[in-house]
Amino acid sequence: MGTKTVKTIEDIAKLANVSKSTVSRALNDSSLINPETKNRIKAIAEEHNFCMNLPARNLSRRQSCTVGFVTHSHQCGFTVEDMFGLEIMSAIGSGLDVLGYDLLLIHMKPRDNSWAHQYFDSGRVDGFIMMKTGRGHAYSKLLSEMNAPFIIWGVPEPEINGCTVTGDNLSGGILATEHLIRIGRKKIAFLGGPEYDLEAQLRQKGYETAMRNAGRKIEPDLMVNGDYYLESGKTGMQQLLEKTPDVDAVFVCGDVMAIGAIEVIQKSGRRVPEDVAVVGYDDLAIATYNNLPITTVRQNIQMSGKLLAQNLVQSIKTGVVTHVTVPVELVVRKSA
Amino acid sequence: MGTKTVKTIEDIAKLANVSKSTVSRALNDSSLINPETKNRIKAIAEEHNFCMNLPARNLSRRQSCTVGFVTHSHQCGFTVEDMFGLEIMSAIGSGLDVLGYDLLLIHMKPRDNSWAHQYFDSGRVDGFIMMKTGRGHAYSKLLSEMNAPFIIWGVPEPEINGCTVTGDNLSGGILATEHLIRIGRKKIAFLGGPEYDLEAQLRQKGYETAMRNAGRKIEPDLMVNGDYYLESGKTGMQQLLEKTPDVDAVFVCGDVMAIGAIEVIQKSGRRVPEDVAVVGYDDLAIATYNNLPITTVRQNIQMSGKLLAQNLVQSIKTGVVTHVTVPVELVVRKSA
DNA sequence: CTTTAATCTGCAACCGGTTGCAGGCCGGTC
DNA sequence: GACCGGCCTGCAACCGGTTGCAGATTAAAG
Repeated sequence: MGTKTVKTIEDIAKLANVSKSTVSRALNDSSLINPETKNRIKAIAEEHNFCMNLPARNLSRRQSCTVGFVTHSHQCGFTVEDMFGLEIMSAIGSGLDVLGYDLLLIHMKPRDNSWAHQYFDSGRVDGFIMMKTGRGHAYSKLLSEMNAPFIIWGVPEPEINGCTVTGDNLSGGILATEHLIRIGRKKIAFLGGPEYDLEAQLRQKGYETAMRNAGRKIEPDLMVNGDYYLESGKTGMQQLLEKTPDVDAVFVCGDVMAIGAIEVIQKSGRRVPEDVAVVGYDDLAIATYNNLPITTVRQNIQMSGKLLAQNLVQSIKTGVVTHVTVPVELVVRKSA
Repeated sequence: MGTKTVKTIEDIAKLANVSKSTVSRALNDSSLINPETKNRIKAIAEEHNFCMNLPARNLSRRQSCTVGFVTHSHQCGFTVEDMFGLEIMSAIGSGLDVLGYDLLLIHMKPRDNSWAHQYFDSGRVDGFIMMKTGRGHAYSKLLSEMNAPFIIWGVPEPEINGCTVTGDNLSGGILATEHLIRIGRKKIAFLGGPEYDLEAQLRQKGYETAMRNAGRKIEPDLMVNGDYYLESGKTGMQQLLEKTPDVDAVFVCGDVMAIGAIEVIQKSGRRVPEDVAVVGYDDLAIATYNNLPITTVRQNIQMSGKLLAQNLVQSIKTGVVTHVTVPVELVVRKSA
């Protein structure tokens, strides 16, 4: 539509008095074409600011140059777990951009496994990116059965045979805990994630490592599990305060829970960070914009997105399966 | 790849002993095909859980069944303006899903206008969705020049000739202000957006309307402008407190600014909401998770996303240009 | 029993690119 | 002058669908 008259390589071919194939080769920088001819053709294309029809090209090449970002659409709208996903999605987008790939959003419904076929077998996408989820195993199995390249943000697990990229949870745990030790806290608690969660396990291991390195004892009473949601941050903190009233610091495995924890601490009449210091994890937007900006462990989202993009594309092209760990850093704000 | 042997309609055609075209028609529910044949073919397709190659279909039909969500990638990563965009994107995704359209992320670089051609002329997408931006005009002009259907989240402006969907900013302003009046506040201030911003203007008009309806005077000293960023929330509130120390309520045009405002209020020794009640706007995640959950005006993101999807697709198919206003609601939390 | 129409199916062209292969043109060599 | 090889270019098939049109079949009408 519009006023454009030069829409296909055939149009260009006519203008240049060559064949369609020559134009195709010229625009693809094939070495078969005489440099002069090539430049002439390119100039014509440029002049009419020609844009090749990518779907057609992709059909020919039997690829889509598109990857699907799988979102587990919660019926109830958003959870903050998604917030991290959303932030990383943007980073993936720019990462793919430079590789010539596009990012397609895939909305999968709760108990619907058809999305994989829908998008892969139909040639819509060449591979998938997903956030680690409880269902990770199932999906990963599904995808590898159909030979679909995919990459997961999360800790690699033996059952999952696709690429992974994950933050350095162990170092993150250490950084957070060491910070609390450094600022002179004596009773440092740990508010973790679900038991089965590998990331949380590593963060916990980091906590324990830092404690041991500092010659501290690891007391079970100083450790509780949460589930990353606000409520569990509150109840978890409640328990910690009851078991150990003189706790003076807590490393919380997620920013949202940290917010819950801070609320409970303040309600109990204690001040943050004076009485109890709090370190979160993830550096979500809410950590910055919180009333009391939260000291937290930042996952390098830009780099992670880029790596997710690069490694997935690599895997699509070569079949190589990679696992990467991305460094994290501590961001000191007001809460500790 | 994989074990699948039935990949194309031609394969199905062989199995069913019919021609390729018959299969195509059958799977598309063409009325030309004998119901019996149709069912037989569908059964075969089902049995081999066949997935049609969509790029090929789309090439044939000269459409992509994909729309691009244009994100203005800030060099510096994320702004909270994006947060709203991200939340709505997900809603758009599900809205498009039921219409059989896909959502593609488009990352446009700061001063690069080629994205429009890149994606539209190349047949990658059939239309665009964008958040209102300062550059709205330029982009909108670009898009209409190339006859590309698009829809914008934002207040319709004469220069922009594409579809729009926007929250009911006027009612939002009224709701927020009436709430503050209802809870008995005497000196209600308004912390607005940038002057040129139409949404902010309407919210302000809502504020003024509610004030007048309640028989209140509109005092310039009670009104300042912000720019939606945290810092401007702080400085704006600072000014208000200086000009009118006995201000006891403020309607802030954005949640992020509201957080800044709350901080300044508390720092000044006043309590929220006892001394100064605060109502925000947008109901971002940070409003819920804020240490002091914010009373705010919620844009119906789910509905908005759906409408953006529906109206854009309608516009792609028929060329109709629509403008929609989506109702908003007041969410009362702790800050007012 | 023919004519006509309605119903169904297949052929082949087409969407806009890519690519294997054949062939034209050129200069160099024997 | 004939032969050979390298460098370009074009033909035509192909990717996997859609669709206009023609033709076959059958039923209904005359």
